[in-house]
Amino acid sequence: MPIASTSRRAVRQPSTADKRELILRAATKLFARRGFFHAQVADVAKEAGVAAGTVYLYFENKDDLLISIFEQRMQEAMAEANASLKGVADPVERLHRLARVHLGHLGRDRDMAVVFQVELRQSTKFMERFSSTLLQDYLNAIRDAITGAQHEGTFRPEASAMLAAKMFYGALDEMATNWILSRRRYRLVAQADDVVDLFVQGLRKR
Amino acid sequence: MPIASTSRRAVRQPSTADKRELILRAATKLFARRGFFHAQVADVAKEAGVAAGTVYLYFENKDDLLISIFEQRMQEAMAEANASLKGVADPVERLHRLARVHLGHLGRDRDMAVVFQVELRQSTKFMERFSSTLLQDYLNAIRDAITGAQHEGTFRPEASAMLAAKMFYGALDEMATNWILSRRRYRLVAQADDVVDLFVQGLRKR
Amino acid sequence: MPIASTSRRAVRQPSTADKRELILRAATKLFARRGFFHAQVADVAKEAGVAAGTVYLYFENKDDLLISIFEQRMQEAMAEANASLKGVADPVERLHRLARVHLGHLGRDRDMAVVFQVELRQSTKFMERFSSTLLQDYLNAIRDAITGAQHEGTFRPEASAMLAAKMFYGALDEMATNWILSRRRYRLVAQADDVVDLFVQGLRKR
Amino acid sequence: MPIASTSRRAVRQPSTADKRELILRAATKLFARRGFFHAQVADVAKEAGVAAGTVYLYFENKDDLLISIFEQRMQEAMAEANASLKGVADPVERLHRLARVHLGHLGRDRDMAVVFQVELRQSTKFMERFSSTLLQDYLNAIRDAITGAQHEGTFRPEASAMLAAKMFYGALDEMATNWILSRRRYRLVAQADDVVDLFVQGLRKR
DNA sequence: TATGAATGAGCCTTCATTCAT
DNA sequence: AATGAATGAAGGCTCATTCAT
Repeated sequence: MPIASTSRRAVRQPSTADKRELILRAATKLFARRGFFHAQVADVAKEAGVAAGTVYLYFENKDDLLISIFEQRMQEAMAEANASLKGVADPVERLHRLARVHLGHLGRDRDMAVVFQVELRQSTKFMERFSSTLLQDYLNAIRDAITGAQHEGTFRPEASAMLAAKMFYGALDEMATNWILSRRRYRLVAQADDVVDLFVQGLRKR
Repeated sequence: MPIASTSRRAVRQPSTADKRELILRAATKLFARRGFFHAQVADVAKEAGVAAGTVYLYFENKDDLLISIFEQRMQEAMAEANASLKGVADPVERLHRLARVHLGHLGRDRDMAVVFQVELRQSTKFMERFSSTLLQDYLNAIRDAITGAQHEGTFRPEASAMLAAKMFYGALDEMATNWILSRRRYRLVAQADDVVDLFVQGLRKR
Repeated sequence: MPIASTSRRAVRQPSTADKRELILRAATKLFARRGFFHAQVADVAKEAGVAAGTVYLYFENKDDLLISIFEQRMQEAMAEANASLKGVADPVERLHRLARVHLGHLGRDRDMAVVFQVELRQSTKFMERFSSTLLQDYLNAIRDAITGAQHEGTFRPEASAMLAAKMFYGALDEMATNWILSRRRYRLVAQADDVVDLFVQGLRKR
Repeated sequence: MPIASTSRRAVRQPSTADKRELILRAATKLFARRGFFHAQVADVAKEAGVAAGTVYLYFENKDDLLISIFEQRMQEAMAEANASLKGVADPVERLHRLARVHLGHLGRDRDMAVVFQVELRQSTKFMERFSSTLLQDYLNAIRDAITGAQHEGTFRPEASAMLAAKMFYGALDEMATNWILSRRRYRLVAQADDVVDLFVQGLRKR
C-alpha cells in the first residue's frame, strides 16, 4: 500500500465508475470502427476486458450504450463550453469560443467524433432525442450571441438570428464530418476561427 | 407478344423499369419510417406488391437497395441542377440556384429526405462512398461559383473558397435535417435564398 | 406415381398441414422426454427434420408450441368424445364412455400423455388457460350425466354433482399420471370401467 | 445489547435454521407467483433479505430449493398426519382424518399449495422422486385404511384397494388444484368430509 | 420472370453460480 | 458466514438470402 496515498483509488483497483468508463470507451471504439449495428456487444466486452454479461451490469442494453456515450461526452463538452464562455461578454468572441470548443472537443478523439457524426444519426429515434434537448440548448447559445451582437449594433438586425444559428451549427457540423471522412490528418480545431470569421464577414467584398 | 402494340408499356404491364422504381419507392418509405436496419426486405417487397425473392431480381442485396435509392435520386437531382444552372453566368445567382435545387429536391419528398439526411449516414462505408464522388462534384460546383465571384471582384479574394463551399453545403444540409426532424410543416425550399444571402452578406453590419 | 391416386397428397409432398403436424409431433416427443424448459427449439426442429427458423413459420414462439399441442390434441379428443356419446342416453353409460375416451386417448400416445399430465402443468399461466375453457366443458359434461342420473332416480340426489364431477375427473387424472410415472407397462384404458364402477357403487358394502 | 440475554437467539439474530427457513419461504412465494423457471435466485435472495451468494450457503442449487420446499413441508404434513391418526382405529374415520390433513395443510398456505400443485410437477424428474417415496407412503396409508375396512366388513371386498386409494388421492389432489386456480376464496379443508363421504357411499341410490 | 417457403448463421440478453473480499 | 460483482454458457428468435417450382 502506497505511503501517503490520498485515496483508495490510488491502488488502481478499478472502481465501478472506472469500469463503466472502460466499457464506454470500448464501445466508442468499436461503434466507430465497425458501425453500431455491426459491432457486437460481446466484442465491446472483450475490448473492455470484461465478460459479456458485465456490460449489462452497467447498461440497460446495446442502445443504452450508444445513448450513454452521447450523454457522457455531451455533458463533458457542455462543461467545457461553459468554462470557456465564463466572463466573456463580447458576442463575436463568444461565437469564436463556441466554435473552438465544438471542433476542439470532436477533434481530440476521432472515434468519439465518428460516433457523434455518424453512428448517432442512424435513426430518427436517436436524432430526435438529441435535437430536441442538448442541441436546442446549443443552438440557443449561438442565437443569443447573435442577438446580442445585433442589439449592440455589430450585426445586421434584419438577419434571422435562429436561421443564422442553424447555419452556423451546420457549418461546424460539416467541418467535423469532413474531418472524419478525410484521409488527410489535419487539426480540426484550426478551422474554428476561419468558419466564424466567414460567418461574420460574409463572402461579399465591402 | 402483341403484334401491333408499340410497346408493352402501353398495356400497363409493369415493365422492368417500373418494377424497379416500385421497389425503390417502397424501400424509401420503409427505410425512412423504420430505419434501414429495422426495415425488413420482406416488408419492402410487400409494400411494393411483389414477392420477397423478386427484390433480388432487381437488386444485389439490402445494401444495394439503399445505395440505389441514393444513386437514382442523386442522378435526378444532378440533372435538375444542371438544367437550373444552364445559361446562368452570375456566380451569386448560381449559388441561389444550387441552394434552391438542393432544398427543393429534398423538400419535395419527405421519405426520400429522411433517407438522405439520416439513413445514408449510418455507416462510414456509405458516407465515404457518397462524399468521395457525387458530393465532391457538388462541392466543386459551389466552390467554382465562389471562385468565379472572387475573380470578378464580387467576393473577397482572401476567403478560402473550399472552406466556404463546405460551410455553404453544411448550412444547407443542416436546414434539411432540421426540416425532417421538425414537427412543424414548412416549405424547406423557402429557406434557400435566405441562406445564400446570409452567406454572401455575412452577419456584420457594414 | 400411384395409379388411382385420389389427390395430390398421394405423392407424399409434405403439405403445410403435414409440416405443422410434423413439428408438433417432434415437440411432443422432446417436451415429454426432456421437459419443456430443457427441450430446445433447435432440437425440436432437428427432430422434425426442418431448420430452426421453420418452426417460427408455423408457430409464434416456444410457448405456442406447447399450447398448440394441447389445443390440437384436445380438439381431437373432444371430437372422439362427442362421437362416443352420440345416441347414448343412459347417464351411467355416458360416464363409462367419457372415462374410456379420456384414458383411451392418453393411453394411446405416451409422449402426448406426458405433455398433458406433466408439462402443461408447469405454470399457472397454462393451467388457467386450460382449466377455464376446455376443462370446464369436460367437467360440465360429467356433471350433466350425474345430474341426469339423479333426476331419473339412479343417483342419490343429495350428493353435490359438481363436487362429484371434479372428484371423477381427479380420479381419472390420477390414473393417467400414475400410468406415465409407472415403469410397468399396462393398458391405461383398462382402468376406466373400474374407476366408474367404484364411483357409482362407492366403497361401502350394501 | 440486552444485559441478561440468555442466548443469542433471544436478540432475534437469525440463526442458521432461521435463515434457511427464511430463504425457503421466499422461494415458495416467488416460485408460486412467477413459476420456478421464471423466478430468479437473485430475487429469492432479495425477498429473503440476503445476498444472492448466501442462498448457496444453505442450498446446493436452484433445484435443491424446490426439492427442499417439498421435503420440508411434506415432513411437517406427515407429522401432522401421524398425530391426527394416532389412536384412531376406525378405518372410515382414518380416511376422514387423512383427507382433512391433506386439504387442511394445503389450504393454510396458498403459495405453498401452488408450489405443490403446480411447480413441483414441471418435470418428470421431480414427479418421479415424489411419487416413488412420500406419495407411496401416503397411498399405502390410504390403502391400509381401505383394506382394514374391507377386513372388518364395512367395505366391499371385491373393490381394488390400491385403485381406490389412487382415486381417493386423485380426487383430493383435484380439489386442491381447483382451489388454487379458482378466483373464489373458499376454505379448501371444508371439502374433505364430502369427498370422503362420496367415496364411501358412492353415487348410486341404495 | 416471379414466387414464397425454407434456411441457418448470427446475436442480444439472461441468470445460475462462483469467489475474492 | 456473508456479500454481490463478475462470469460466460446457453438459447430463443430474427431475417437476409436462396432455390425449387
